[in-house]
Amino acid sequence: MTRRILVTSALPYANGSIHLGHLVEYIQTDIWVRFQKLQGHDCLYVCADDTHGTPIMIRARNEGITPEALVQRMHQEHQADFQAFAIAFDNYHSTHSEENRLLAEEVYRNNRAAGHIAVATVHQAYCNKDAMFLPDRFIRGTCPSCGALDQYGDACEHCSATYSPLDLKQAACALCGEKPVQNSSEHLFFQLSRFEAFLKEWTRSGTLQPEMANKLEEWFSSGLKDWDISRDAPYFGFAIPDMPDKYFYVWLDAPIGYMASTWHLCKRSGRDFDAYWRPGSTAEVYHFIGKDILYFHTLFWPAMLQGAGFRTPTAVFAHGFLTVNGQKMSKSRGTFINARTYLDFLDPEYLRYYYACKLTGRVDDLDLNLEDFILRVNADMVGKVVNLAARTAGFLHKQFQGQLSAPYPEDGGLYTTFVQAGEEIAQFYEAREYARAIRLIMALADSANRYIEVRAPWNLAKQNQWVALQESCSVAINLFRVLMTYLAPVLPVMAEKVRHLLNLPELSWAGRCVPLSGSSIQEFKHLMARIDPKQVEAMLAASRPSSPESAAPPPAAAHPSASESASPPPAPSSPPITLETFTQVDLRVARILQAEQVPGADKLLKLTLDVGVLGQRTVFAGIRAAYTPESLHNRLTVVVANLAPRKMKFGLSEGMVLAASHGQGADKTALYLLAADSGAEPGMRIQ
RNA sequence: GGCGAGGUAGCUCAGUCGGUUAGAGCGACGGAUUCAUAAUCCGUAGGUCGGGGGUUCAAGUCCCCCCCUCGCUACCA
Repeated sequence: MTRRILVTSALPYANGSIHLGHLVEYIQTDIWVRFQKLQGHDCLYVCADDTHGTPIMIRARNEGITPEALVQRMHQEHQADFQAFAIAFDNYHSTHSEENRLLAEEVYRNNRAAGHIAVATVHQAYCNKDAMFLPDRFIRGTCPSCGALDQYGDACEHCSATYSPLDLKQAACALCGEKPVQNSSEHLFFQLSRFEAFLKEWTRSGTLQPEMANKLEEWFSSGLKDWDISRDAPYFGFAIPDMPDKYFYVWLDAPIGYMASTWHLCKRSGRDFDAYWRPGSTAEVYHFIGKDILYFHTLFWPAMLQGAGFRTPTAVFAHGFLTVNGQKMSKSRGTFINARTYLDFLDPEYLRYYYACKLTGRVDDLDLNLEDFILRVNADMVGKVVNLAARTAGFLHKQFQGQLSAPYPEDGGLYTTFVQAGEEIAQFYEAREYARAIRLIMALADSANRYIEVRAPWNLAKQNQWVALQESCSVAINLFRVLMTYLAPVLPVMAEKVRHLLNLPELSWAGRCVPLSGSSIQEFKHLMARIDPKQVEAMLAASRPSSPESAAPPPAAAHPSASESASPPPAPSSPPITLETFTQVDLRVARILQAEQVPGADKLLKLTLDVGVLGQRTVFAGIRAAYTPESLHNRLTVVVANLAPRKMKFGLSEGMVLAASHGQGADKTALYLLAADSGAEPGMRIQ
């Protein structure tokens, strides 16, 4: 039976870039969706950018652009990142859209008409100069209990005290520095407590994982609080109908973005929106989320839907957080890795595979252990799986023009075993137990390698046993095809290459049941390269902040729009720096062991450097116009040893040699490499 | 401080209702092999299952206490 399924991932906030933590969720969801589609189900995957709120408004202001422009730009960036990681949304929309505005208004109006919305007066910090109410995070001051400077308005990071922004000493608006005053305003509240009975019922009806149900018990027992859903102007968001200068709080319209994206897709594809979101819908609706936003998705969201007369989700699946090398992602350790940075150095399918290896249906945190990552991907993907095809496809191509045996040969029941294992693997995918599915698949890969070992096609070739050779290789290719079908949700790009290799119109779960026979395959080409540990090191280096202070986001400038309009004129000299700053640059003496032309590059020379205690380095230097390779051999020069390695078209550059010139745009041949006086030894520090 | 998750071989993890000598993969080491991206195959070593107490004929598995790690949270979604 074909199921109609709608799946969402949480909407990424338009204020920041996608990083490896986000990707746990998108990869988890994408694998699940691809699995459902592979099964032949009618499954849609929708998402959108979450675009509203004060942080967006402020950031846009700081950049001197409109929030709309900022949101537009981030939308492009996010989409490019997702696409690169093969996250295949059926629709990627925005909460700043007409669909979302209409739906948000409908949800609000229906709830108001049903009496679920209350009005109350709240007292809040207000900045006269900026003419706006200040969220707690936008007030800085001295902690009233321990005296720590420059703390947020709600809590002290130093002594962990919590307080009201009004208690903060020397409180200042984070935007302009003015002292905030207290102002009152009317706010709208969604009366969550009216939904207690409904929510208790809903959360116990199989919609949640057990761990999450426990958490909800805690919230129920402490009592459900009403939810402030309005914000005062200025605010980037949707105006509340009939309420001048009031806007919907970003978290009200964010989940409605799931519906808006569905609607947007339906309009485009002739589907029926109501079949997904209105009462009577028989579709399955699933939200994949991180455990941090459980409150919104299991209390507010179903209550709002219920109150507005929409259907509620079938289930909410929460996952844990990502740690890197066992610790929270950290900018200074270089483990706060943006999706884009990862892509500069590594194949996205490595990450998809590794996450799949570790994902379960529970809410556990997931650790990206980079050493394990390298070993595991290389051993499993390249050593076990790809190798199956690599070691047998050649025989088929050389001896049989790529043709597989017909009929499918006797294999001692191996193929049947592989097909049958698919049922258990499917159950694991369905239950989001990817780690178990992968373990099973790898066990199959092991048995396929053993089969090849026993049949030893290389011996069959030597002994001119052509029939047996073709048969054993045909079996291996068929087993490989089944494995790749099982891995297709995780490795869509490689699966596509394999589909091409095998001359298949498609890979499908059901299609694995019948082995290929008599058809021919294409010539084997590399399907996946091994990870070089240097790529990972380079990625970490590139993720480290270049200066210590850039780790913390700087407070906004007072009048950004005025000061950041044009780039400054070229300065005659750089501003002064401290000795400390200078010594951050690790300059070393290096001996040029080898210098060579780089095929395809017209400005570069590839240098192999001896940097003494730091070992050998490969550096690509743009000095070809001024030097011949021979003239450089054995010379001493100066290298920046701790420059983040750079992946180039021609290979990885692990540093930079220093040369004098008139600067950019000057005569390229007037370029002079720095040298160290004779007697200097490679590896010596320059200071 | 509160809540949650967790501490099992060097690494990543399995261990069902407590039941014979605690498992897998990777890594290490030894051997075989050479078709394959030094991949593969066979084998070996390696664990007082965080610590202590208790229940039991029997505990990694149940109970209590403690230690440690991670995450969240700190009256707020």
